Amino acid sequence: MSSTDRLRRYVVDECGSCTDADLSERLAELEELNEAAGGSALESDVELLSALGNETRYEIVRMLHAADDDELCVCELSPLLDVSDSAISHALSKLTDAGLVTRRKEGKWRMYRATPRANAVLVALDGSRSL
Amino acid sequence: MSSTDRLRRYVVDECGSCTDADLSERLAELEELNEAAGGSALESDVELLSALGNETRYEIVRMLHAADDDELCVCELSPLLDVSDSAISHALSKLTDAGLVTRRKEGKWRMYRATPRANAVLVALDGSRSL
DNA sequence: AACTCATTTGAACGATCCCTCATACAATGA
DNA sequence: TCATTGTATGAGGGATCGTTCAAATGAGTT
Repeated sequence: MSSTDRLRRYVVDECGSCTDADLSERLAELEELNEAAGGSALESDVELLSALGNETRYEIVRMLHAADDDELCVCELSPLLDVSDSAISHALSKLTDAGLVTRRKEGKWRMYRATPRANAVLVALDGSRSL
Repeated sequence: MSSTDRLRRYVVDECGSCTDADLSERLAELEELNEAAGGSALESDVELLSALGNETRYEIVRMLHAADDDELCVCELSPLLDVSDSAISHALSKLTDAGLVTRRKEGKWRMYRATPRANAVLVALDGSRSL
């Protein structure tokens, strides 16, 4: 059976009497929805979201965000996170790839800062919590 | 060695001459950042983000969002996603748990709709892409 | 009640994740 | 240059994920 058989039955259910034209129309509408979805930067958005969707990484970005445009170095993050420095470094690396933090060398210290995008997403999350 | 030894050296590096009081102060500031981080709904935010941080689930929410306050049933999502119905159902279940979609029974069909929070997050993501 | 259909649920399993440990690298200082 | 310090990188392993398949559920139909 075609993958649209069930959809046809649904369209019929919905509008009472329906033709193949109605089915095609609905399918076309759905394709549009799907393009609206994929049209954005699907891959990089998913990368960003999954980077944030981990407790260690989320806490790091939250701290950098709370530092309000100040940088922090690994040595400042470390005392408050109960994972190894290595884990923090891995986390920061993934966050950098996802465009959520930036990195700067300062002597032997590495300074990290939340990107504008990271800040925007966190602000939106906070604002949406009450919806 | 104490976990704050490195932080002490950093604080000294930063301000030239530093006392233990300066170290304690910095530690206290960092604790505050950390509380600002954990203070929000850390766990549920991470759940939301990791739910969205998967291509199948992200596409589903995008489609529901693009449907603009209209509901879609599984039979409408299915033709455009190349995973099994079972996978779609698992995905919808996780999205429901995360507070990103709501579910309604309509005869033998199940209708899904993006929550206000889901819509807000997607809008924010779109808006932040150019930052 | 038996049948069909839409969807859900649970088991199973390969793929991926996230951590730790060991090691490497880069910068500073002796 | 050798040692030390801060961080990064890679391997390894246990846990979790995401999918499919098989079977169950619940609603409508006959």
